[in-house]
Parts: sequence; C-alpha cells; structure tokens
Amino acid sequence: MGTPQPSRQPTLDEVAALAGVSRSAASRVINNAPHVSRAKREAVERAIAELGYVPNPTARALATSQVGSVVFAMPNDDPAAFGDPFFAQVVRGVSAELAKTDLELMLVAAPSPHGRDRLRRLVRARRADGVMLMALSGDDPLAHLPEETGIPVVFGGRPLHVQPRWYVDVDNRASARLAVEHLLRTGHRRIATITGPLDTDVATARHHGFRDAMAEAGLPADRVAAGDFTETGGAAAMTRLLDAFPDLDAVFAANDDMAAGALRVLRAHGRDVPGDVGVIGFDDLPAALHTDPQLTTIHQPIEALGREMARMLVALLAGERPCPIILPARLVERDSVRARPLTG
Amino acid sequence: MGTPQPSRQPTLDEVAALAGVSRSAASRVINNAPHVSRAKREAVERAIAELGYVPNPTARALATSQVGSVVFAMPNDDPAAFGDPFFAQVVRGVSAELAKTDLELMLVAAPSPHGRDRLRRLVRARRADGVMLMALSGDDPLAHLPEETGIPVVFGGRPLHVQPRWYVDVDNRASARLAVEHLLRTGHRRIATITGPLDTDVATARHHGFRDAMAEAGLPADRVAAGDFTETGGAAAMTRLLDAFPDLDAVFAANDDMAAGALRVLRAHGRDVPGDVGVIGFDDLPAALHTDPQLTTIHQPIEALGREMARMLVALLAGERPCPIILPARLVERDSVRARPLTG
DNA sequence: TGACCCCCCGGGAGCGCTTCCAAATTGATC
DNA sequence: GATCAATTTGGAAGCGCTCCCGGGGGGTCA
Repeated sequence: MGTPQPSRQPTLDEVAALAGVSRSAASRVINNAPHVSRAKREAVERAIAELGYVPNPTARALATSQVGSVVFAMPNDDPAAFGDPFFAQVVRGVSAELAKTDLELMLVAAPSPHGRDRLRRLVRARRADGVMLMALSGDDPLAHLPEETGIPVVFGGRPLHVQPRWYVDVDNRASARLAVEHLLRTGHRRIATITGPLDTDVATARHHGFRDAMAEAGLPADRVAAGDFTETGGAAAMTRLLDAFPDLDAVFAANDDMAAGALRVLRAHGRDVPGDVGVIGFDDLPAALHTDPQLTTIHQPIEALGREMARMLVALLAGERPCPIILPARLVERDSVRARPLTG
Repeated sequence: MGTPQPSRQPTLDEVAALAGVSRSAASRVINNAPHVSRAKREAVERAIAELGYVPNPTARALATSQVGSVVFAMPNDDPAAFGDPFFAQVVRGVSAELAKTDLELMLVAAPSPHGRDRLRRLVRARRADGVMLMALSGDDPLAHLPEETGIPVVFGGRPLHVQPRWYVDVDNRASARLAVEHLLRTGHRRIATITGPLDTDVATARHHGFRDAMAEAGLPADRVAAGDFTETGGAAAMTRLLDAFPDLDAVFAANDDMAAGALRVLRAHGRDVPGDVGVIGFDDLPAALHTDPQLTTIHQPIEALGREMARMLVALLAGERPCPIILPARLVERDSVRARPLTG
C-alpha cells in the first residue's frame, strides 16, 4: 500500500537516507545478505514500507548482468501454436514452477524464420537469462542455440540429430511399447501403426517402440503409414492402411489427433471400434475424451514436463549441473480397445 | 555473423574506439540521431559490423527508463486460458503488429489473485512499458491498473463499470442486433436468447443488441436464459428455455460454445435445426465449423482486435493520444438458420 | 593490556548506455 | 578576411543498483 507514487519510484538512496544507513547496508537488507545488524535491518525495512520502495529490476540487471527473466519458445510450425492444448499445458507447468522464483516468463512464438531471428536477437542481446525450447523438428537451426550463444538452454523433447546437454523428455519409445503391448495382451495380432513425421525424434521414438513390441512378440511390424500428427493426416493414413492391409485388427496412432482421424475413417468403412479394430492413441489430451468411443491412450505428464523444464533451467542459472530427465508415461484404458478372442 | 563472442559482448566504448570517435558519436549513429558527419557515421557502422556489436538493452533501459517490452495479460478465469483459441488469435494479432517495432512481448496469465499480484508487481517495478489487458469481468480490481500505476494500458473489450481511456472493442451490441435481425429476416418470430454472464460487458452488450432488434420488430424480448459462455452452460440454458418456451422457433446464443450446447440439447429433444428451430451464435471460432449443422454466426475480427490493441499501445508509448476503436463484426451464414414460412 | 579475529559498516567504483552542454569546427556572408 | 550562425564533436554527468575493500568496534585469549 503506502501513498501512491505519482511518477517517480523511490530509489535505494532514498530508502537509505530515510533509514539513516548507507546505501550498501540498504542493499544488503534487500538482498538479505549477512553482515547487517538487527537494528539497521529493521530501520531499512521500515523505510522500505514507508516509501513503498520497489527495487528497479533494470538497474539491478545492469549491475549483476542477470536480467531476471527466461523465455519459453514455441517453434511450432502450426500457426495456431498458441491454441495448442499441448503447449498450453506445458506452459502451465512452467509458469507454476517459475512462480516460486522471481524469474519472469517471456513467451515467444518462433514459428517462422523471422520469429527465429527474433528469438536469436533476444538471446544475443541477453534480454533473457535462459531459454526453454520445445521439440524441434528435423534440422532446425535453433537446435544450435546453446553453442551459438552460450546461454543456458533446456530442451523439451529432443531434436532429432542433436543430443542436447540439458533436456526433459517423455520416454516415448518405452511408452509406445507399452501401448502396443496392451494391444497384444488384449489379443490383437495384426497391428498397424500410424507414425508422426519421421523427421522428428518423437515420431521415430514412438515408431521404434512399436517395432520393439512387435519384435518381442515375434510379429511383423510392417503395417506402417506415416501421418503428420493432425486429424486429417491420421485419417489419410488410416485410409491407406485399410487399403493395403484390410485384415488389420488394431492400430497404434502416434498421437491422439491422428487416432481421432483413424476412428473416423474406420467408422466410415463400417469397421466397429473396438469390436473389429482396436485403436490406441498417444498424448491423452482433453480431446481424447471427446472421441467416440473414448480413446484408450498413453497419458503423458505434460504439465510435469513443463515443471521439470523450468526447474532444470532454474538449477542451471543457479550454477548447478542437473541431469537430463526422462519422464514416464502410463496407459489409460478407455473404450477404443477391448479384449478379443485370439484368432489366427 | 562475425567471430563468435565467447562470453562478453562488445560495448559501445569499444565500437567508438575502433571507429576512432567518441562514445557520444557512436551512440548517435546507433539511434540514428542527427548531427553526425557522413564519414564518422560510416566508420561507426563498419566498427559495429566488425565487432558484431549488439546494444545492451538493459543499459539502454536504465538510461532511458524505457524497458522496451510490453505485456499482454490474460485475466481469464478459465485455467486453460492459454489453450483458448480466442486468446490465441488475439495474441497472434498482437504479435504480428509488435514484430514491426522492436518491442518485446511478454505474455502473462493472471487468472488467480496471485497472478494478478504478479502482474501488478511487474508493472510497479516497470518491467514493461505498457500493458494490454483483456476483457475483465465484473468488478475486477485490475480494471484500475491504469490509475494505480500510471502505466499506459490498452483494454481489449471493456470492463463492465469502468470506461477505460484506451480500448479496442468489437461492436457487440450492433453485431448482436445483426444476428437477431437475420433471424427476423428469415421469418423467425419466437426468438429466445442465451446470454453470457451478465457481469461482463460483452454479455450485456449482446443482450442489449438482442433487445434492440426485438423492440424494433415490435416483438417481446422475454425469452431469456443466462449461460456462462461454456458449452455445458449453453446446454443447460437451452434446456430451461425449451421448458419455459416450448414454442420458440429460434435462439441467439451469445457465443459459439453455448450455441453448440444448444444444438446438442435441441437435437436431444427431437427439434430439427434449422428446420424447427434456427440457431445463431457469436464469435466464429474454428469450432463453429465443427458443429452439426455448421453454425451460422457473427464473425468477430479477433486477430484485428489484437493488432489494433498493439498498434494503439505503440502509439501511446510514442506519446500520441489515439482514439478508442470499435471494430465491426459481420454475419456468416452457414447451416443452422434457414428461411422459414411466416406463421403466427 | 595487547594481539588477533570476526562483524558491521560506508565509500566508491563500476555495469553500458543516453544526453546535456560547452567547445570546436565549418561555411556563408558582408 | 573578419563575423556570426549553424553544425558537429567529445567530455562528463547521470540512470539505480551491486559488491569489493578497507576501516573501525567489540570480543576473546594469552
């Protein structure tokens, strides 16, 4: 509260003067550093309260060369990236974790080359102390941001060909395997998969998981169609699968959107889900509840992903050297897979 | 390009030294201020290129007391605010406009009291030069941010009881009227409305538009149920309407989500849309294409809203005194309204 | 009582930039 | 060729903070 400060905020000097101490002492109180007597500390605190003093972050940044904010970059090709519920959840986690610190969060969308330049400029000018970067596809040049700029960068997911020093990821391979194993366990044998774009790590990892499970079961893993993580792409891929492998009895889609597309096409072709064909997705976004039937899928800890990214970055800024984190995912059984009698 | 700067960025002094001019001159070149000879200007530019110099925004901020970034705040109660396609579009517009300047955009979610405090602290500490604030409901204390802090604030939509100095809004009243007039023109007479929460300006304005049109047509405007802008709320309201006014032949829902809810309930009650009942929504979000039948609705220029907010804030920061802006919306005819024969 | 240490304290030098101001230069004019 | 205005120039004072450092002041131990 205090009286409203019409234009000029009080400065540390004014606080010091009012408290009758040196500026250094006042500074120590604010940063609660040691070596200040109880009496002076209290005097300063009183002065701060009376003046309604708020430290000027800019001045502090100049003196410490730490700006006190971090950026979360969304290099999504999808122009609607901001509306993407996946990102929304990640950001929520990031935000929650950062709220515990006094770091400010800057969200920047860097979908276009132009946006990427903007991000790069931002980082070069050190307008942020650190960066969180989401899953880059293929040979995105942004993957080299850490070396280029020397700024701490935490990746969410891994770029395809670069092994970043610091990242948080979901165990896509093992989780995909989990999904396929569920299909196997429930008696499916002629299992197909709809992959994501294979120039991303997520998609290839999930595809590997599919192959792992099939190999272990001694089954062929050649019923494959590539999608692009969209509903439409999933539908198209499903159409091709149905065409090439009319006998399939289950499909593992590398994400929920594609699974939804597959569901649509299966119904259009008169295949009952889960009666004739079992379908399993990946992500467990809210949309998975709105398909008909409700989608059995792999639940990713998306918010936790964001939280861990933020936590890792904070650790990094504090000079620690955290380890990469691989988050587990789990199966969520709903209605698109049902146990079926074993047939040849 | 240039050689990679391992840790320390070059400073203005170094540029000046290399160019053989004073720091003041170098500064003038950078801010392309007048009073620099052609020769020196070029020398400085060469030095900048050679050193790969990037001005330090923090230092500049301290000297000018302008930090060079603005914040867009989303005081949405919906915890999934970030995923909201409406906000996504606004942000896209803001972002596009700001890309023309060298202002940085900070997105802050301020749904909780805690988040609001964070925003307030941010502003008090002058970590931003200006604020864009979206539609506040009821008596949100954030509505007084401008007076409290003296910082330039542009509103998107208007708070209910406060007339802000600077805002961009859609002409909700006139547009709602447009919607209802369309219903009238197509031969509907027993028209009901599902309003939004009436502690918001949007909702009351759209309700007024409904009443305007009905009054003009000499029809009663008493078929009213309040919703909350959600699909579920819309469905509940529709149920109540059907109960109280079984003879209704059309409904104007104050947004698309509620219209979707209404559609669902109407179908469940065996009413054909548009055959028995015409339904019209408001917003024209992407979801309006995914209802069955596709929704006739009012298209809001959402991205333009964001663009204009940003443009206005930029003008404000440049010391201009822009006028509030009211954006027009337009009717989009799809399949949920059909011309019907006039009956008593 | 003197030597030594540990705290507390304030002075002051930055951090990298903008900007005022007075001095120096230029050029045009009589 | 001298005078005056217009332009260009660099010195220096900040912006508000952090943090190093050296100077006391009080305690402890021989």
